[in-house]
Amino acid sequence: MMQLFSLFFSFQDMDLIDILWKQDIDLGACREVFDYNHRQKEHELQRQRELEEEKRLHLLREQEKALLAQLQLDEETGEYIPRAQPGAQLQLPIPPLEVTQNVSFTDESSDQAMFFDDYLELLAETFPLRHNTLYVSQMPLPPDSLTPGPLMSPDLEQAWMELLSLPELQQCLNMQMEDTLETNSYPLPNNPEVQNPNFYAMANIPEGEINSSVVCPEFIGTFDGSVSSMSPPNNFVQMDSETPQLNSNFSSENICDIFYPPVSLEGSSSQQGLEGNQSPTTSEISNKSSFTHMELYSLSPGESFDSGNSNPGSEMPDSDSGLSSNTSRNSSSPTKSAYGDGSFGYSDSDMEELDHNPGSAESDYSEMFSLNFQPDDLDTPLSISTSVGQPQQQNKEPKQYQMELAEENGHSNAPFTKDKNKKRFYVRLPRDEQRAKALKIPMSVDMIINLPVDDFNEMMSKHQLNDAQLALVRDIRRRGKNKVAAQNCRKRKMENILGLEGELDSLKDEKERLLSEKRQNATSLKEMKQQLNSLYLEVFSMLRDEQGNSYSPSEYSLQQSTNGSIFLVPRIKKTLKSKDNHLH
DNA sequence: AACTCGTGTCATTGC
DNA sequence: TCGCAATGACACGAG
Repeated sequence: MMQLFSLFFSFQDMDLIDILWKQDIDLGACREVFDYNHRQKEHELQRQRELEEEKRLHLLREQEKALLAQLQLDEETGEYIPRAQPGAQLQLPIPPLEVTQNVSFTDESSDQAMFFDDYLELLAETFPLRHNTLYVSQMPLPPDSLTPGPLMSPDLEQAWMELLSLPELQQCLNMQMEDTLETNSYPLPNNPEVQNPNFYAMANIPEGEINSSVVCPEFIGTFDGSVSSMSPPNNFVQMDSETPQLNSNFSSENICDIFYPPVSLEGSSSQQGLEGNQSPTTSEISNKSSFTHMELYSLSPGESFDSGNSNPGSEMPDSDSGLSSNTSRNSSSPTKSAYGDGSFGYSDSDMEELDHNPGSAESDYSEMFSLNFQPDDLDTPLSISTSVGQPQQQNKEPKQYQMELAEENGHSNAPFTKDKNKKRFYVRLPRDEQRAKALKIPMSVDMIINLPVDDFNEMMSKHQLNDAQLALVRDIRRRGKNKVAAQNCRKRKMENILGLEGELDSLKDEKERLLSEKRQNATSLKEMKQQLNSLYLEVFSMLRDEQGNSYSPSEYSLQQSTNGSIFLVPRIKKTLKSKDNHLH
């Protein structure tokens, strides 16, 4: 892993050196290799390459369509599988090689084709060169599956720049740089800024100032040695033989040509001892005719990085590994790809800045790390936790996250997904997990959050963490618990709302029932009053005085005494009497 | 473009 | 005093 890290930073160094030299040119500094004519020629070559690339891209799209026509959608899995045509295989220009774990990108299966964008991204993440016209056309891949294009969109690049400019990240980068300087055999330029922790921040140069095709031949030669030493020559032969037309488009001075072929071939040559201790690489995956989601775990490029550093035997599947299913996303656009390995340090406070601007950086950043941090799960945290005998609880990711993962899995294999839906195929690592990995917190976020206080303190006492790590761990624990609390709170709130709504409905029903009863009672009362009135009049009509005359109901009324006897009371008297009572 | 919804996060409060 | 849960408020992305 460290070798690859070194390689990574070396490439980044080259890129940055290139940028700095261009800046020097802008400032009038003279360098033989960067004289104006040379740059002009390079620029013309660049344009010519771009035109050729456009043509080739068009051809490749046509080939992709043809390839899709040969694919059959599995309605159950959402995967595109080759149509079962006896004796008929996908018509790929590259004859299928023997399927071994170390043959790279040669299988004609549709899965490989549909995952090629992933490979592009993985490779781009491995070597995040800031080239607007960064193509990987020399990869020994079936041209059908090639989907060349810019590997880094401007906004992603901006996010990358922001990330690189973070102080703690730079600190971490500085550490990595030191490792790189110590371990790399090729000479680095005597540019003090290269070793400046803030050097990467200086890389935040507008893209327009970056001429992707201008690479100092001196360093090409310099790096060529180291690069070629990392990639067996036979791979180049293979590359040339398989994609001659592509090589014709890219001259050796293109830094992409230098970097990507070794990268792509690295996996294929892993069996030959180069980075020999790497575990499954992209090439290994590429040779599997189909992927399960668990297998997709190994698609992460960084795993091949980390595996070189971590004990292969300590690799344990964790939930994060399942996240690698996002590598199964298939987009025809390789944007959002050219991010480097995510194992960078950054402080929580630094990330807060990103937090407040998630639209510009954080989301992309998350996606950026969605791939790259996978391997780190197998790297530092696991290896350390294993060393201290901590139980592997990586598989106990937050349920929500697993649910998201499960949701994603159902669609993760659909190839050639439109960019609009691309994000659905990114299973983002939780941000705190990214942060923990970036600061190499030697414990899982799940443990940090969910362990009881005593266990948590015990765990913390077992690890020597610096201030930044301690602060991050505390923040992770606080945020994680608060996140769960917020979820519970909202759940309760929803339950309360639902309960109140149910209560409201029942109360409305009760109200309706009571109103109905009231109307019924009123009707009954009115009916009884009518009956009483008719009875009253009937009684009155039967009453006679001494002369046999009937009493008028308007002049007399019937009243019942307490003992049950009935009296006929004159109404006038009554009113007079009531008046008298009122006067007295 | 405005709006709604879901979610993460922070600040605050109370236990 | 510290840890934690609960919750309001805010910001943001997605639809």
